[in-house]
Formats: sequence, structure tokens, C-alpha cells
Amino acid sequence: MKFKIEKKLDGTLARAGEIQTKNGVIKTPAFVTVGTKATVKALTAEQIRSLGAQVVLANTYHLYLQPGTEIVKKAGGFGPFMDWSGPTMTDSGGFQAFSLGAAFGTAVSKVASADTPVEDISTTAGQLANVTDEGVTFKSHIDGSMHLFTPESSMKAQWDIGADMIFAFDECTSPTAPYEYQKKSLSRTYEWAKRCINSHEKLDKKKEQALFGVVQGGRHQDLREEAARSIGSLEFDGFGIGGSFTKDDIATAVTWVNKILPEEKPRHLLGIGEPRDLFDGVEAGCDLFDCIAPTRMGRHGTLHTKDGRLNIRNSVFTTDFNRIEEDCTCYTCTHHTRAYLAHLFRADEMTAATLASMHNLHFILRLVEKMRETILNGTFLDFKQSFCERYYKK
RNA sequence: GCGUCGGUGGUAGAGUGGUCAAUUACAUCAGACUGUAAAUCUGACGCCUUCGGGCUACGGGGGUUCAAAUCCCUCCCGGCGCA
Repeated sequence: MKFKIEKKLDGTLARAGEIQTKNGVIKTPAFVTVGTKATVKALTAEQIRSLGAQVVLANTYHLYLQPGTEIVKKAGGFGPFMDWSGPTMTDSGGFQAFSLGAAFGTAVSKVASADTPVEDISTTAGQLANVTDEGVTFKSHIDGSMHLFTPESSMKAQWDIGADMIFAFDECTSPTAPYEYQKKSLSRTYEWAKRCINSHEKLDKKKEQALFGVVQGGRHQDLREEAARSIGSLEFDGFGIGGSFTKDDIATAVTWVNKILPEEKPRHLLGIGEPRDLFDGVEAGCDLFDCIAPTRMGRHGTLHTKDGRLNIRNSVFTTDFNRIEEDCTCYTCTHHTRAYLAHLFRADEMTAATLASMHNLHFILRLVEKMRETILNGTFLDFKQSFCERYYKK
């Protein structure tokens, strides 16, 4: 993998560039489509291609449990397995330590509200994951069986799954965890990072896969900066910025980190994908973003438009024969009406998920492409302002 | 015509003297969703309300009872059986 910066935007950390992988080029900033289980939910590989997606990211935890990494390996990797021939990534499974662990059964999510209280994280009853220095023990959400993920086993699994870019195994902490825990977790993630590099070197003799280290640190400036320095100094090919944020943190915390991370390596803001957050992330110097939001929200009937979100299940749309967006060039908008989508959702037809996912992915992919264009022509900040004014008016 | 079973909220269908404005599901109306435990989840869902409560409701009418969706009488409607 090679990364080169084409243009930096004055007065910001934003940059436009290009990542070269053995399966193709990624023009950055770029939105990475999420195909957790080697499928972008509701879409075929052909549809993903037609949307202009550049990269697909799958998840180690999910593919390890089902169908198993051996099968994916025999298929030639998750890309060939799902008929995606472009660049690929895998997440390490570290996020599942959060979503199945500390966050399990709680309202805490990837983007928390600022007033979420700090909690006693010693109670782990009912959780499906438990974190120790060795790794994370998981109870499969599929059949309840117990599994252990370590930095070494995650590297092995990701090697077998065979993506072009993979992530170090990290612990994504809950924003409600106390400072002391975050600090302790950070040193654990750092130790794991070194173990990941060591074990990956042994597997990947020819340097076929790029390995990204993950910067954590919660909402604390000192921890974020410490993480950026320590992880940033290791021999990674790129970096992921992880953790759970509040809305405001995405601009601030990411800036703290990217001011420190080596400039010449790509930065991936993990799990972020709402319009304003993408703008903030790009402005703060991130090159890659992946997010389930466009597809999940699509499946649930929420559609992006330049005038904000709309819930296509609302009764007003049953007789609205306009396009979702009049000037949108996606397949859904050029072929179907709001009333048709509203009908498919109400009738629980699978095509509803497909058409909505296509529209939302098209919307977000084009949005990030436009961010790249406007970095190149110097109008990024104007574009950000005019877009956000319209999208978030009300 | 006789006998018999049944008529409950938008629908299906519980309830069979008080804890019933009435279980549940679906439908409906909204909301949430940010490295996918997610084609998921949450809330509302008779009318009014100063949120204490009030009012009208379980086919219609009448009755028994302190109290009826629940018991009795009668009428209407439907299914089934026999003529």
C-alpha cells in the first residue's frame, strides 16, 4: 500500500490524496462501504460497484464466527468471496469488545451525548465480552459459544480473511468509563498494538497487507495526544482513530490526534458517517471513513436528502409521487417515487432495503467525493457551510 | 320454524361478576439508529383533562347486583344442525 497527498487545504488539516493498493486506487478522502459479513446488506457486489464505492470493509469478528476464517481463506479472501475486486479492509473485532462488552444492553453508542454519566464499569453481568490484558473473551451472539480474541489471533484471522488494509486489535472504551480506566485501557491497546505488529510481520513476509494502528483515548486531550504519540511512533502503515465520541469531540479530539500523527500516513476515522461528522473529520485531517449508518438507516426507512433526513415510512409519502430527491442521479431516484418506496416499506418488501440503501450510499459517497473535489479546488469550507446550512436547517 | 354456538377497540382474538379503557398480535401514528448483537429498537394508539381524575364504551334495549364485557330477559345479526 502506498499513500500520497495531492493537496492540503490551507488553514485546516484537510488533505486530498490517493491510496494505492494491490486491488486498486482509493481517492481520498473516501467513504468506505461497510460489508460486515462479506456483504453490504441488501446489495449485490454489482450494485456496490455501480454506486462508485471504492473500498469495502468487512469485520473479523463476524467472519470468524460465520462462516469461519478457513472458508473465507479458501475462497481467496473476502473480496473474491463476495465478488468485490476492489480494495478491501477488515476491522479487527476490537469494536465488538465495546458493543458486546461495556456497551451491551445500554444506550451507549458510538456517538454519545455529552451528559452521559460516568459509570461503574466493574459490573459486567449479561455482557457478551470481557476484556483482559491477554485479549477479549467473547460469547458468540449467534450460538453463545465462548471464544478468545487476542492481538495474535486477530492478526491471524485478518491474514486469512485477506484484506488489503487491516486494523490492529484495540479496545474501544465506553465514553462513560472513568478516566482511570481509559488510561489503563490505553496502555493495554498500546501493548496490543506492538503484539499486532510482531505477529503480523511473521504472517505477512511480503508486506501484502497494510496494518493500521488504532488511536484511542476517549474524550481526554492528554490521553488522545499520548495515544497519538505512542501509536503514531510505531511502524504502522496507517492509523485508525477509534472510540466513542460526542458530536463536538469529532472536531476537537480528532484534531488533537491528527496534529500529532505522522502526516504522510493515511488516517481512518472509524465508524463515523453522518454528514456533519464527515465534514468535521475531513477538516480535521482524516482520509478514510467507514460507517454502517447509510445502510442501516436506509433499511429502517430514513433517507438522506440535501434538505435533511426524511422518514419514508411517514404517511405523507404514501401519495407523494416525487423522487426522493429531484436532482439525485442514483438508481432509486432515477427510477422510483417516494410513494413507491413508502409502499415497499409498508409492505415489508426486501427491495425497500435495497433501494433505500442505494440512495443513502450514493448520497454519502457523492458527498465525500465532493469534499475531495473542493479540497482540490480550495472551496471546501464554503461547501461545508452551504451544505450544512441546508441539511441542518429546520 | 326449532335447536345450538357466537356477536369485544381499525383487524384478528383474549377476558367470562370487582384488580378492565379491557392481555396479545397485527395495522396505524411518530421517534431513534455513527469501526452492524440491528430487514432492528422505543413510544403513542376511545374522548376530555388544571394529569388528581372525569366521561363514554365489549351488537340494541331492559333487568339482577354495592359492582356487569362477564349473570338473566328480550330484540337484532351471523355460523352450524334439524325440519
